[in-house]
Amino acid sequence: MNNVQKQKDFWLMADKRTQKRDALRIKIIDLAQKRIASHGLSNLRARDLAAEAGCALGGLYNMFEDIDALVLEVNARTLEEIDTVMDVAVAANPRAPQQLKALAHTYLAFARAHPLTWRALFEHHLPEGRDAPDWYSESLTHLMARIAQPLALLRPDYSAEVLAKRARTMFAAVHGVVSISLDNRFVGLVPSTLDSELDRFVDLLLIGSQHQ
Amino acid sequence: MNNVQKQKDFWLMADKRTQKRDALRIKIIDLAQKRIASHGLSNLRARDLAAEAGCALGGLYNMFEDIDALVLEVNARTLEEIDTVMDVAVAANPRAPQQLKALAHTYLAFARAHPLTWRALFEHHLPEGRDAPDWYSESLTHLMARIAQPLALLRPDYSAEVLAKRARTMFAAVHGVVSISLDNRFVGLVPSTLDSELDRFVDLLLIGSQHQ
DNA sequence: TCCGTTTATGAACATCGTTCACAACTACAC
DNA sequence: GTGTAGTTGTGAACGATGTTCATAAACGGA
Repeated sequence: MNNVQKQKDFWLMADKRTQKRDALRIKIIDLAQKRIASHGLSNLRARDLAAEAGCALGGLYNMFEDIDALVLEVNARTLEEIDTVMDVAVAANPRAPQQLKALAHTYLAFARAHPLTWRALFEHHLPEGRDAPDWYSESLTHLMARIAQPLALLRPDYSAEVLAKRARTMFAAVHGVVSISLDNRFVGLVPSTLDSELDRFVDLLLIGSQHQ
Repeated sequence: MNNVQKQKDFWLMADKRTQKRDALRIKIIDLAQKRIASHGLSNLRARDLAAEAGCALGGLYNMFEDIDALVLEVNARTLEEIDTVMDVAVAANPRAPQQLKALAHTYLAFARAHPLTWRALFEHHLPEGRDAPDWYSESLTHLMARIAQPLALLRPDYSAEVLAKRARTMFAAVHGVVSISLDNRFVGLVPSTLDSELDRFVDLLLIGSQHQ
């Protein structure tokens, strides 16, 4: 076999090894995603996944450093999904204030539609001293930029740095409202009509933003 | 021993049994509190506590239904501590807007001073289907009432029900801002000057509240 | 076909929370 | 005091879990 042929095989067939490897890797992420969606992060078990994926227990650890790394993959998908629906929300609304309101409501809708998947985003913590990989942090940054964009239209006087801070604060506030409202601890503590309360809250933020 | 003497012993010495029992119970809660404060909720171990408390492993389960019940005790103490510093914050400021700002800053200060203890409040989740005891929920309600009080002065038009909702929303928003700012995930994502950002944010809420 | 390398396997290990049969202890009656 | 019934303390054992590693199987290239 000459060198040209070797090169071709490398790109086309990829290796039977890496092919199988990638297929199993994706299968496991799929299964983990489903498991988290249906039973929550705390019910994710290495043995369940291995059994469902049809591989040995140790096989998981050939694909992923540990369970945390697998969860990061699932959470990355979730962030991407949120980004997708947010993209739609922004596109459907021409004016900045409506875009921000739509973003908040979209966020609430996502959290309501996929509560366990959404909760996994914030329940999961890497062990002390271990940082999330760069591609994960960039995913978060990208989400913040989604909020910064309409906010920039509303407040063209903000510098890029201030804009980033304000976007993060706005996200944090909306996240807090959604988070506590959906938290079992607080359910029933107060009669809740979350949609209108969130709507009113974002209005309040917008009014405040413009008067400040 | 006559009946009068019996009665006296009952009230004064209480029982050698219950005395020891209560002492151990408090000792364990103390230890758990320290452990959470220094190493975080995820590093709380039944065996560590038993060893430190000088009792057998099984002894823990004579005092507490399970580890969750113990964590609830610690979290209840934390809520009380937060309530105490909030009480001070309110007392130190005569006017409602300043009271609300002080509450927010006090909350941030507490979270900063006792990050692991504070995080345990929200990291901990009871297993599915199990509700927190009433005394715990009442503790949360009491905390919300602390916020509702100055808010009521600011918005006397709110009914009790609306007031409760708005107080919870305001707490949720401030909690979200503090929470995400202190979250390792978001640290470094954006240059953060949390104090001034929080200050500005509460101003924004106040402005919005008055214009709405 | 053969061999070096990579990957898959699952038994074994360390750590957890939790249980439970048993021993020690306490309160009370006599 | 002494005995007895009831309560509490004990720690070995159990089952579940994440992770590792020696070994076997599979694969790619010559």
